[in-house]
Amino acid sequence: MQVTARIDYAVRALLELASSEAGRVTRDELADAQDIPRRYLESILLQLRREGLVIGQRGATGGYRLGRPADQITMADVSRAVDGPLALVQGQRPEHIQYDGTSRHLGDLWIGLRAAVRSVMESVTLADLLAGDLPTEVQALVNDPDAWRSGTDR
Amino acid sequence: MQVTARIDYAVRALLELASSEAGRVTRDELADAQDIPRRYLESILLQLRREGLVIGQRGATGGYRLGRPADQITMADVSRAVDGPLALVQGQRPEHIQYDGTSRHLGDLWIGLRAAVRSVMESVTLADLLAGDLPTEVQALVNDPDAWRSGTDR
DNA sequence: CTTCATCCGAGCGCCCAACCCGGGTCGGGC
DNA sequence: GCCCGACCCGGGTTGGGCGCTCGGATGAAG
Repeated sequence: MQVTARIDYAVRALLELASSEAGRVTRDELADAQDIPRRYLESILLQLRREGLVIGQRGATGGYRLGRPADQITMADVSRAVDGPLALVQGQRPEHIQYDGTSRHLGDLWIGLRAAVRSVMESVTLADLLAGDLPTEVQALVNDPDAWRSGTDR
Repeated sequence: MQVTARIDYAVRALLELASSEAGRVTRDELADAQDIPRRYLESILLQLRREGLVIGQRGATGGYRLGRPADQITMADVSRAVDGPLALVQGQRPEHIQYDGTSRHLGDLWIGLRAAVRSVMESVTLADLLAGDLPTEVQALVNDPDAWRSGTDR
């Protein structure tokens, strides 16, 4: 249950791109603005390009720009582009795992968990994050003071 | 965004324990019933014991039993016991990360995501899973046919 | 005092995350 | 047409964590 550095970096780079809607932005400008290792960021941008989330332009006046409007890029898109499918169990899709005996209903738990993750990741867009204006159902989660406590562990 | 084998194994072993409420169950019996590598399962049981989720008894008639009733052990308890805090970002708790500039509101996303994960993991208990009777809000997620599709990727 | 099962630290292989390099390739400007 | 700038891309390196194993110590029961 970890959010990788890769996703975090990808979202931040895309936010930077979305905010300078006009022209192209180079890899180094993105890296400097968000404090991301340059070469590593490049490998992320490459993946984003293959999924159509950004468009790269070579040459002297080159750089990157968004592949489509910021309000049509969800967090789920970004996550799947750089990290593969959401909420896998042992590297497999939860609906394909066979449980039996006493763990007969365990699959339902993982399906439900994935649905919960999706409900957040598929509803939030780059434009929402830029405006600081998340969908109401996500904002409700964030506003709950309980969401900010550090867990009941340790 | 991966559910590790370790959590999956831990839950399955605990379910097995919960179902044979009466006596103690040995590591090998658990391993055989759920098809989990024996020595590996042992290291998991050790962690569960340190968190009080199971009680180990040594000796000839030894084995494991639950540390408290099955309806008082949540999936969040299990996950935190074997995998540490839920939904970390880059190994840090989301509320401790400082974002600024265009990614000013990114922290809210991770907080919301963690809240969504918690809402499932803290509401489902071992007893629920055994009975196949999940909390209504989780069951609602599972019943949605959309929850079963394999993602819109690739 | 032997047997059985849990306890416990250590260690191994592998893959992936996080990076770095060296070059190829394309586009624009002069 | 040449060169510079920036993306494109395969590979390499390092470190850490996951999945899993081993050998032995400790304790309970017959």
